[in-house]
Amino acid sequence: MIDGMRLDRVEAAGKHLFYWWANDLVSHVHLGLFGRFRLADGRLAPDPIGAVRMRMRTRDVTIDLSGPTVCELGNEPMRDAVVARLGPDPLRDDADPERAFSRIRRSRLPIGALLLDQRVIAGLGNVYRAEVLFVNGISPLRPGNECSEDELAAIWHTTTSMLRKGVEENRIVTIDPALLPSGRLRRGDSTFVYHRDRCLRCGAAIQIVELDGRACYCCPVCQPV
DNA sequence: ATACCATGAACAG
DNA sequence: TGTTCCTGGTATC
Repeated sequence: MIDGMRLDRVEAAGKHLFYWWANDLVSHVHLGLFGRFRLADGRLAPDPIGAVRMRMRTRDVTIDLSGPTVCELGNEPMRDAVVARLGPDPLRDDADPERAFSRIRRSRLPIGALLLDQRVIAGLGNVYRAEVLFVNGISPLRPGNECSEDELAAIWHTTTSMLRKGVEENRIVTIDPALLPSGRLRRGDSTFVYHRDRCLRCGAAIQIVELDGRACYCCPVCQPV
């Protein structure tokens, strides 16, 4: 097993994490809705809180994983099989946006559903899909095949920059103040439309569209179909 | 004390 | 489409 094993490297593909151990085993972790890591300082292992699925220790830190959707031990082929199911990950150097574009182009499904489909683009969740579509003025209900080439390129660009910003800040950041009328941004505002009652840009009542069984927030004024 | 909801996804039918 | 799994914060009584 991996008790006492050295961790060689960690890899992310979309929302999936892979821990490469020195004995060639690979841990596969997906946080899902509830997964979280708890970091504790000091070399003394803290009492686990709740059900701890994986514990990693170095000389001076203990990291406990709880609540993940996936926490399994496998090998490189297992990792390859998971990655093969995923669309391009905007955060990875090897990402080929054309793979995502060609799927969106030939689909009549709503773009809001396509962006949440990890086989189309890997890594977007319910917050980013709403915010990416808002920034580009596209209704989540717009069929994929009715998005222009310019819009596809813009969606990819927005997605990439939002995700990079998220990595930098270690939290979801989607607001660019430059996209707002001056003075509109209040303290505590963290999204344009996600989980809001009113559009941060124009104040219109936010619409909630059920897509793929998840609530998709959008502004009917800023994002005409 | 209890209910409900959430940045997710697999599975049954 | 609905059910299930996983956890924790907030609302409701």
